Amino acid sequence: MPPPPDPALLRGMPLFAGLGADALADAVGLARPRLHPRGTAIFTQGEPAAAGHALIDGRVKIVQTGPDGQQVVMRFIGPGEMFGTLAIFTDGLYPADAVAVADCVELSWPAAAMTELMDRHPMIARNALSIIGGRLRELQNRLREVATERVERRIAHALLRLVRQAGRRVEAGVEIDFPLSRQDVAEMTGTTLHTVSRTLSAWESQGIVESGRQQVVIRKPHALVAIAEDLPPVPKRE
Amino acid sequence: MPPPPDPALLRGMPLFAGLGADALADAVGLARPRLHPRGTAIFTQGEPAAAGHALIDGRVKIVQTGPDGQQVVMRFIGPGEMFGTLAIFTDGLYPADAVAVADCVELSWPAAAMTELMDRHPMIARNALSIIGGRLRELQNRLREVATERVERRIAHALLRLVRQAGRRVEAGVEIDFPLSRQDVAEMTGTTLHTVSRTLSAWESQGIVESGRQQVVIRKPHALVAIAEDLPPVPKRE
DNA sequence: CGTAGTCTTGAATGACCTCAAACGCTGTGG
DNA sequence: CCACAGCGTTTGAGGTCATTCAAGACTACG
Repeated sequence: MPPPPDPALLRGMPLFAGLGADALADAVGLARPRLHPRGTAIFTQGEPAAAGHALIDGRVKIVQTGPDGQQVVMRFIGPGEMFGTLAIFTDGLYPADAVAVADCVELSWPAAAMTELMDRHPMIARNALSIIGGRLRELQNRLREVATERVERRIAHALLRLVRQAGRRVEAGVEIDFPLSRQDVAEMTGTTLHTVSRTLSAWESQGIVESGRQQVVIRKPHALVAIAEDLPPVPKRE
Repeated sequence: MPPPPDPALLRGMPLFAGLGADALADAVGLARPRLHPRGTAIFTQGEPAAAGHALIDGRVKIVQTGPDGQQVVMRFIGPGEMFGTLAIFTDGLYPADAVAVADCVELSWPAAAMTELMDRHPMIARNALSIIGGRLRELQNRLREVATERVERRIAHALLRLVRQAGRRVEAGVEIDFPLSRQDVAEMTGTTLHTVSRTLSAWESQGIVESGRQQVVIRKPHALVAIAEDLPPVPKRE
């Protein structure tokens, strides 16, 4: 029996924003903490959604697999974010895999507890709606990108999104703060790892990024933005 | 001042499912009915989201426009469906255009009324969560399709989705029950109207569809499914 | 030190886009 | 009633971006 989690963990989570101390205690009381070593699955596509989840520490990759085995990375989850919660309110099956790409600590709430919480504290439902709304919007943007933009721009957009979500300042620029392979980027942008590799190589030779094995550092974010927005590269005067 | 709408209009709307008569009356009392002739905009991308909407009759196209003017059709809304409601809970700006593709009757609720309703009747919030969850899932599927499948399969999937949502049985097969141009299909699938036209022509010569000006009839839905699922076409014995 | 996973790079093919032109409905106004 | 304009559609030809196929190099780890 793990020790009861600290209510302070929920502070700062968008899902529980604006709640009083009593409500937070209520929520934390129903939560179950769990550890997931890097590389393990937290839940699997098609499995019944027994619980909603929130990440305390680590990084989780949400991956959908198509009928023919094609994989698409739906998003990466960072500390403080909820995931796998929506399935409770739809058909009750997880629509994707959740894989720990770093050692993870998570809280989970059994489905019944989650719906109860939302009934007792409507603010939680509203927060959930807002979070999901944001994700829906992001997904719409990605759909538009994949549907209308060239590969290079899509990769630029994907990296910028990751920088915003998981960027960490280092001497050389901004580093994406978890292991990220070319394959991952390819599955985020609807292309192949070959094309991603070529693109990153080209950028590397232009000094825009530095990248190695499962690791990417952006040296010139503005240049990446220029590519993403399809601006002329390095517009000198005139 | 239009006459107060009939509470019966809300019956059968997923957003108000499971509510008592009093709650329905409450909701209907705050709603404002409106008419939108075919071709007019109901709201516009970037405009403040003053209200949430529900369609009574007609058909609405939700279109997102990118920075360079590229358009993507996010979805079609049919009678009974809500739309443009999520913006209230996120940044307060509509993320896309809503255009009446047929003469429309809609109800709308001012933003404040919508949040009030959800607080008074948590069931509405839960319903909204479920609806949005379904849309998020659909969007994930489309993203996967656009990212991994060839154009022909994507078009097949798009048509099948439209059939499910707006199919009407006719002598020749199943008709998509509103004006739908090649351009629309192209913007749903991330391709060009030229490719859509070629594809439909090919299918027409195989007797799978019949299509004309802004109109599509599917004669052999199973053949379309076979294309969508990438099965061998018409697998005879063996 | 071998093995497996990640990454790089080259060459060839092809799916789809772009460019271009023409056709046929539909509705309008003379 | 007919002529015409506008829009949606069809179809061809050429070009290209990105995939596919293929081979090899690098790195981490047991």
